[in-house]
Amino acid sequence: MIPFTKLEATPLSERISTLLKDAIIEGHFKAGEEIGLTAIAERYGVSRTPVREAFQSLAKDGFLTLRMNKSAIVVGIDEHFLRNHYEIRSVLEAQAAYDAAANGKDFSELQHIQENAEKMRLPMSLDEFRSYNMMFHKCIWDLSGNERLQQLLSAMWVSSYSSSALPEIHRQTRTFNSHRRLINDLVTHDCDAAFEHMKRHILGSLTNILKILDEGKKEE
Amino acid sequence: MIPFTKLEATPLSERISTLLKDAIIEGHFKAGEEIGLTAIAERYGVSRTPVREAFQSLAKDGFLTLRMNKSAIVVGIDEHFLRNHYEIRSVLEAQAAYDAAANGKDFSELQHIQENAEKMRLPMSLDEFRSYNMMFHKCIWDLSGNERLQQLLSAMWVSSYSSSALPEIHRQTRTFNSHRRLINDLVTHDCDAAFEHMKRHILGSLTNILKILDEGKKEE
DNA sequence: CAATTGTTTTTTGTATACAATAAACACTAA
DNA sequence: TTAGTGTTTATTGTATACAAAAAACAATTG
Repeated sequence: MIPFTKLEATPLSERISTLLKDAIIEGHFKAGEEIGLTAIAERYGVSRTPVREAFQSLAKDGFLTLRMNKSAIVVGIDEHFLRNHYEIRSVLEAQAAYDAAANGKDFSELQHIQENAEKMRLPMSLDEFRSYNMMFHKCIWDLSGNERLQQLLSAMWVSSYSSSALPEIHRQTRTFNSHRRLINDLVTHDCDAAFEHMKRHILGSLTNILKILDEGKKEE
Repeated sequence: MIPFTKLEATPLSERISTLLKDAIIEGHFKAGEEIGLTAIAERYGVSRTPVREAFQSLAKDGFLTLRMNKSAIVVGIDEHFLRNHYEIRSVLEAQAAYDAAANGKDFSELQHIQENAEKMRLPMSLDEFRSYNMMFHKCIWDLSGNERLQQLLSAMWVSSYSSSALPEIHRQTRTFNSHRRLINDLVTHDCDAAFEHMKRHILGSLTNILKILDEGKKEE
């Protein structure tokens, strides 16, 4: 008998949390908008308890601000927010790369991921690219050996950003180049180079996102 | 009429959270020990709801690991944990210092904090030193202009570590020197120096803590 | 009218109730 | 014995109930 993993094994609070997080990032809430516990609970047809937990989780991740005995406030995903977010992420990812270069021993999985991706015909679909990119970074987090760092970066990963940010071929090849260079830093145990290159890599994706954000604003 | 702030205005979940966090750090739980929702709720004489929220908060901060439908597991505050924790903190504090040097304009409050502390007769009491140290770092977080960074560092601040780590005079003066040098980096807008010095400063306190941890083990 | 006070309504914080999952135990069959 | 199975017990996930705080509104007074 195969011990199959039940599909329903995700707590409601988590599901609500991801739903709301995506909604906030997609801009379905206005910046500074007040959202009440009861309203969300009714919208999704669940009780207030899991919604409360989702709210607290989102607040810890910086997407909501909670007020005692009052409704929560949606944090606006504007340029200021994105700069702050990516500044933190860049330095944490950089540290992960540094550690991976310092402590890592077996980079075969990382190379495997990279080679598999490069074998594909460009441009990859958005989902394919997202999956590859996610695996690449996650692998480096693992190699860092710092579980807490992995946890933090995991929470900071926002799939929607990258999905909208990488439609074109030359962006994908640019990412490939960046990743190849990083792999080289790791296998040669060049910690400082890995740190710097990773930092640049992440901040580069920020500029992409800001560019897209700007273009979106001009269209309106 | 003065709008006085009520003393009782702290949610139960937060109070439980800080209590448990301190207990974990003080080592009142064994590493890997399982603690149940119900048990904690009964111990503190509250219902399970706020305890649940506290558990999730602690899990997000890396002090507990939650398991679906099972009791939580206490993360051991051992050398590995402390290294991971301080590595992350060092790079985040360093980034805050970098930003403060880059964006900061008015450093008078920071200098004020420092001067006030240096006027005191050494050694300061543990509480005094903790308070001064906290204010110093918090001020730099503010100057960074990155609210999210401030939030993260705030959650990573563990008062108990520093309280046990700084009993002697020469440690306090060493901290003073380190802080003075940082202030100098900030007012001269030397971002890279601020980054490096802050990183060293935090990692230095880690070595202190590890030393004390080691001494404690030998005594047993 | 403006400002204030008292009352009603809504929304949150916490406690309890109920359902579902997992652990513990007793029992049976090979 | 031991592996497996059904049952009981304990513990968690979620829903609901209740108390307290805030918001909204009405009435009163200057």
